[in-house]
Amino acid sequence: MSILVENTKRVYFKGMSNPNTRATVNFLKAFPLFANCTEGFFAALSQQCQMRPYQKGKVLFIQEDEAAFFYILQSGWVKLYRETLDGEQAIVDILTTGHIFGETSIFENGFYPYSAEIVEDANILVLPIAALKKEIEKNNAMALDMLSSMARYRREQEREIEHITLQNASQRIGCFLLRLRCHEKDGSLQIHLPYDKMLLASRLGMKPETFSRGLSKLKKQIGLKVKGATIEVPNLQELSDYVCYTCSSGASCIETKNAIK
Amino acid sequence: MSILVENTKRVYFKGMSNPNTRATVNFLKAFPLFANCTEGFFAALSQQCQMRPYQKGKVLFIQEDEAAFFYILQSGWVKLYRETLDGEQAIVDILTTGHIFGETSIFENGFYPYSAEIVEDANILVLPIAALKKEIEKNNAMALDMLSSMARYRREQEREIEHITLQNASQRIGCFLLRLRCHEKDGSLQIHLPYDKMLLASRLGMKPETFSRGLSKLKKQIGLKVKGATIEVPNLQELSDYVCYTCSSGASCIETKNAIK
DNA sequence: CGAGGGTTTGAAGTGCATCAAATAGTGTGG
DNA sequence: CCACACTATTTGATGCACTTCAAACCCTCG
Repeated sequence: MSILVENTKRVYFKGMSNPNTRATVNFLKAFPLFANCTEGFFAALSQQCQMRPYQKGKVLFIQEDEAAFFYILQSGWVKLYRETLDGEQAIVDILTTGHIFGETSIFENGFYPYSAEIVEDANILVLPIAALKKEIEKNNAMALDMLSSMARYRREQEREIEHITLQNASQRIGCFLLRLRCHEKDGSLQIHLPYDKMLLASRLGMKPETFSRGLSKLKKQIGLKVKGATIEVPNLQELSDYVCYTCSSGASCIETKNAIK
Repeated sequence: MSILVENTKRVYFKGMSNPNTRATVNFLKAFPLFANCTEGFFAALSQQCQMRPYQKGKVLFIQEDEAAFFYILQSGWVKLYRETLDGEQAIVDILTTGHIFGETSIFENGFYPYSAEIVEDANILVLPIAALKKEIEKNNAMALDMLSSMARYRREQEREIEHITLQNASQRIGCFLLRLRCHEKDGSLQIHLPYDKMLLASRLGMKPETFSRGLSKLKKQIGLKVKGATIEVPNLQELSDYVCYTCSSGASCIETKNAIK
């Protein structure tokens, strides 16, 4: 099953720093997850870690593969998915800068619980999972940080479930826009859609046609403007009112910026 | 906000053992979560823990209450929910024997992230959350067990999301039945529904009418028989075929028995 | 320019929700 | 034990939201 998975030799690319540096360690330390890691951990990581560019379409690993690495997205977009018996893809998540993935295979007997595919050219830090496992087993502070990270993820999933069951298509789109929060200036908002609309639709659990119609509804309802991949929200509060009244978090989605895990 | 929350004094009820006993400790040790806890932890717990009976309708705590206790369900049913701005209830989960809840408030700044209501008369072990917090901070093995528990919960949520988006009403009902797995004998299955059908419907994110129609559809499709709260599945494999082909877990829901957390 | 994908729009179909009414089931007081 | 009230469940009719299928449009890139 691992034929599709890349042979991940240690290679450094021009213009990229050797990860075995203070800079890389500092990059890692910026993540709450690694805030309390030992120097030994960083030393062990740097023996094997590498920053790699990947092209759209590349499959990083597939479900049930043995997990040797976990990944930190530096740029680009990655799709996590599972395949159903009737051949459909079930999108687990779509990730971008700052997201970590593959690390949970530690708790899945060492196998990846989903497949991962690059959907927008990406730079990814590839790290040995064994070092991570060792660290959480030895460093209690790190284990606690990982617990916090898991709890946050769990909350997000709960919200996800609530959104699917309580919000309609255009509300889900609006909620997604609110949580992106790019280029805000006073009450209005400009957003450059991060990936193509088909992916966005599947991320939100709807068909491209429904996504398109949902957007046009938002145009009428709250004066949202769409120019290609750029979206302008004239009044943030108005959008929030439209989106959040069916939601138990109230408008708290706005405050909870898509945080780096 | 805490006016609805019970004043939980230490009281023992007739017929119930004082929890400060080897029996209670053994009861706790049967949970994977407590398998590696220190004797000090159990000692601290027994200073404050109590087994209490609760009646249907009782609200244990509400969302945003400060969390002093976590709970282990010994019998009965509990509903976890959140309230939306427009007054609807969003059901987070419905739990029974062996489930633990309230413990995640450790990672929510000490507040309950949902409300809890008894939906079927219950006996519940009430435990001080401070002791738990102290233990995961001091006992790394315990923290690892909690990580496993969180990871398992996360998996279940992922599956939940998938089911909501990919399965139709009768498939979701069938899947729920498969995961209950009561009284199995060869290929057929007898199930006594654990709580009333309105609750079941809300647990599965559908209206009672839809639930009813979903059941009748299963009667036609796979010869399922309903007598009051008892359900008979003549052929387990047939149900699994009907239910699982749209699901990325394949038929693995069947194997993954609703485990004690 | 023209091929091919992504996106939008229209028309029809499906599934679940809603509303309404009938029926079954449960508990109460007489 | 029965009659009544009340609630849960079922069934029917209708409406709405999303999907599906199909065609048009648009954009990019060779």
